[in-house]
Amino acid sequence: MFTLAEENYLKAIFHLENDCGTGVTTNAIADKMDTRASSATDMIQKLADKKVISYQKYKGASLTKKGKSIAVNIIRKHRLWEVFLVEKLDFQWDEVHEIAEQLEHIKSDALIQRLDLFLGYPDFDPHGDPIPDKNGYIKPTEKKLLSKLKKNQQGICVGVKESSAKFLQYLDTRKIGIGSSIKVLEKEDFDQSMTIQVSNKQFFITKQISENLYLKTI
Amino acid sequence: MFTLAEENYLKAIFHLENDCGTGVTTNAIADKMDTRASSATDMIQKLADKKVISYQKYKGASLTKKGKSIAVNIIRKHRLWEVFLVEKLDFQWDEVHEIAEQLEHIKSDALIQRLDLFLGYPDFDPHGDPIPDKNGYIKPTEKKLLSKLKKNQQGICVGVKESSAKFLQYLDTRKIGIGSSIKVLEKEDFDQSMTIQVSNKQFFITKQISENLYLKTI
DNA sequence: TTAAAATTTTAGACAAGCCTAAAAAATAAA
DNA sequence: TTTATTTTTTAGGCTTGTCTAAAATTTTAA
Repeated sequence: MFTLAEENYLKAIFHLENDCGTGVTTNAIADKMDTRASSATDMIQKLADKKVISYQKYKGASLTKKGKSIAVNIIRKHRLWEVFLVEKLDFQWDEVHEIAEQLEHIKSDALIQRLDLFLGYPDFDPHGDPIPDKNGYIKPTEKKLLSKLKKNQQGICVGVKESSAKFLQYLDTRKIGIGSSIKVLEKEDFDQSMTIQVSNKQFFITKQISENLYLKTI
Repeated sequence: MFTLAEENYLKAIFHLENDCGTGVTTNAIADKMDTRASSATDMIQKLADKKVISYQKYKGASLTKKGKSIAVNIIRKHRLWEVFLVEKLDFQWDEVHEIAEQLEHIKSDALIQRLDLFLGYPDFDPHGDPIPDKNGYIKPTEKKLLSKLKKNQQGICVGVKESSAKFLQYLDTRKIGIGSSIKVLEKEDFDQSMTIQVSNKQFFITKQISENLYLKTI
């Protein structure tokens, strides 16, 4: 059995490895966990002892098969609870992350199985992130960052990379959400800023925004 | 903010105080928490420092107003989650206690408020225990232990005192549940055992059973 | 390619929550 | 009422997860 802290480290390492495609450094983990490098080292060594990460001193860490399976299960729980909060309890998409951070650690396979059924086996959470199935399988989705699109290309918003309440509220005020159709009208070479069209409105957005919106191009 | 351990001690002290009507001893707390008296003393002193219990060395402890309010809120969360598990996720009444023990520690007032609404503001949990409202008010209910009834008296089952899975399953096999009509046909002075009638069946039950079933007499 | 800078690890400490063993206080019994 | 027993508290130790400060290693730069 894994403690709350261990589970959170595993999740953090999973996300870091997923984003960068490579093994992750101690500093990156410490950063993500908002703690000190020395604390991260301590935990990394403990997780290595438990065979959920492979690790060589000074060389960074990466999840083993077992570690990955534990991390994916936590993510599955997190995303299912987010669906529950939005679909059943009528929370907004910017309000659910913190609560799901707590709920994801509840230990009961039966609970998650029944919750999944209750929600109708959803494929995506309210931010467009795929929900792993009970075997840990994550359906691969073709999605592109809005920032990768060129002038006149368009797509449907299928997810957000960042999911901080502030960013989500920014999107809300512009009526941008999962399913919104977005077209690039102008793109500035100099700073990557864009003018985009969402339904019948136009917005000027910075690189910081376009790098956090996922589209499915059409 | 209170830790998980602190919350569990507060809940235990609340239940002990409620059952016996008086301040509770260190040993009673240790017993309920399945730990050592020395550990209980440590925690009692910490809770007294935090002003949630009043405590004098060697004299036992009792909850302050603040402590009681925290305990009742945890119980409210526990019982609401139990309703959710049974009503929405189709769990049996003997399966929900352990899961609710985890869920009761999730910290979010908005969550509980919305859960309460989602469930239709239930008054009782699946074991017949009253659900405190958001101000901590517990509706007083007149209920009697089956063991207090005399021959030929009858009532409707409105709750169980013990709620272990084993006891609940025992009741299930005899089709005794909340709402069952129960009549005392015979009562043995010597050992308090009884013959009872439930719908059209008769059962022989021991004192241990009759002391754990609450009835509303008619 | 060697010195400076950055990263990572180790060493030692601390709080929370538990333990055992022993001391202190309260209660029961002779 | 004095002794025996039970209850409760204290003392000291252990683990988890954190910290700071210092040492070790790796990377970068001169």
